[in-house]
Amino acid sequence: MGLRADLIGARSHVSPEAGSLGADFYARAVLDVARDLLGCVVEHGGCAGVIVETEAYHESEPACHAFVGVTPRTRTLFADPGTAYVYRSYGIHALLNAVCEPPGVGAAVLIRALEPLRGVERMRERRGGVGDEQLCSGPGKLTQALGVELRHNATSLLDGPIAIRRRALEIEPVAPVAVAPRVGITKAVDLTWRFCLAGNPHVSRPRPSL
DNA sequence: CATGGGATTGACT
DNA sequence: GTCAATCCCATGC
Repeated sequence: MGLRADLIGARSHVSPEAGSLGADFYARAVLDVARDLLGCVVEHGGCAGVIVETEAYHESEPACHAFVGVTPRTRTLFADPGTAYVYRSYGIHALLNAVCEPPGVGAAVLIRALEPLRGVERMRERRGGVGDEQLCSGPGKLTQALGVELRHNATSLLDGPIAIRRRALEIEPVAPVAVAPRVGITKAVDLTWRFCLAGNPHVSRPRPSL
């Protein structure tokens, strides 16, 4: 069976996800969580996609919002593991992160791209008729496609409106993981804390070389 | 209270 | 390749 190329729509009736990820999953080192979130499914309001790109951020490095400590903006980053950190970027886009590491440690995984899985028609409506490979190929695009907004900041990914689930074992992705520097930052640019499913067409630009 | 800078995107040269 | 849009908030006076 074609498990790789024809995910869109074809598996809508297969119930492809196992249970929601627990707090213990997110409480680990943020780099491990970023890597392990690849292949998991993000769902909101009937729309869902497979995570194909992530980045890790940690309070110990200056590209992370939590580097400055606890402020009204960064408070969520220090909350319980498995909390959604949603913030506005460049005045326009809402970016979705999963808070990681033990409570009190400011760290999160930025969800940067999805392979659309369910609710694709609704995503197309929200995204204004772009091609299916552009529906969720960026952190601002995927929140627009899923209808994730700033009001979801600080909600739980364990039992809240946004869910992240593991997929069933038989359809776990087998693609190798590409590791690269993070996108769009000006500090700590040398850290290779970006993770992508290599060769997946829904990864954002710039595509990491294999 | 004023200012400046983004974990981006899409339109345009 | 360049660039503007547009909002939240950190910082400094």
